[in-house]
Amino acid sequence: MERTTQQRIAILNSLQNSGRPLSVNEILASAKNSVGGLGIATVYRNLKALLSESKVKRVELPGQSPRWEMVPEDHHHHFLCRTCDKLFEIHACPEDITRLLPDGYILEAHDILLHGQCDACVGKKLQIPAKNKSCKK
Amino acid sequence: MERTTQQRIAILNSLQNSGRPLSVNEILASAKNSVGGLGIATVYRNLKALLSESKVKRVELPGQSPRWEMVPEDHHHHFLCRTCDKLFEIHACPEDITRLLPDGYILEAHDILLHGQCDACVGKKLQIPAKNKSCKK
DNA sequence: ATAGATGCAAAGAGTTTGCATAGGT
DNA sequence: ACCTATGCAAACTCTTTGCATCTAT
Repeated sequence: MERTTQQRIAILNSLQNSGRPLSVNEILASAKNSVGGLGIATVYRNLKALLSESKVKRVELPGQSPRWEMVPEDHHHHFLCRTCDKLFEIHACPEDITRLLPDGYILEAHDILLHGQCDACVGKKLQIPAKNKSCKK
Repeated sequence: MERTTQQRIAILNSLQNSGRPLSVNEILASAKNSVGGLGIATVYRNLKALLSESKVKRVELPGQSPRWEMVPEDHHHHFLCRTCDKLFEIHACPEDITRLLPDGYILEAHDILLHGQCDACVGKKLQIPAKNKSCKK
């Protein structure tokens, strides 16, 4: 992408103003407020280009399509609420990740996704036991 | 799933004998050795049923279709080598995950995916700097 | 003016579902 | 014999691509 198009600006603005990672459809809906005829292919093409320019980051979720956020200033992880399905940023990081690795392995990055219920949703529904029962710190 | 069909046995055997998480197509190919006419819909249906029975686990990878493994006896995480694309089990877990959460949030599960190079691949290629540069422990 | 970016529609991947039939109990 | 699970094909969702047109430079 070499040109500053209105579509690209609208997509970036949507991500900047959202305050949380958005799905492709959320980006499309939001950016359409600025550029009416915006097509979904353009959203995909811009996200791909912005990703390779390291301007946006793709957040993968188990069993869902990815969400997108601006490349954050600080390293952070995410918390997915199983009740409201919102994704929250967690501005903390375990201190001892390298020690998890076998000898000789080189760690370059890490992703952590926490699952549970956010404060607003606690108690909203009967809590189904998590599938992953061990090691719940 | 209430019946012990040959298809289901073949799918479980494929996962049990593989020693690493498999993609749906890998499972199909492997289980076809036992049940020739096996269809991919049956693989999906059985994986879905086995998942809800907590007999298998789905391993999500960024930008790739998920892989599947038997539910492990121990809680573990994964390491994805960017050179050989193999996924390794990491039999360790940070001790202090709950403290990452904001007040009022309830943690039910967590996923950790480490990225880098495995011991066999270190030095095989020029190392491209990881995109996620901060907080590399 | 020119070449890159867009919008639309079609094409591809991956996954799910409807339905008649096979097969486990 | 009954009824669940299967195989096939069609449908669905998400994403990518071809192509004529538009637009930022």
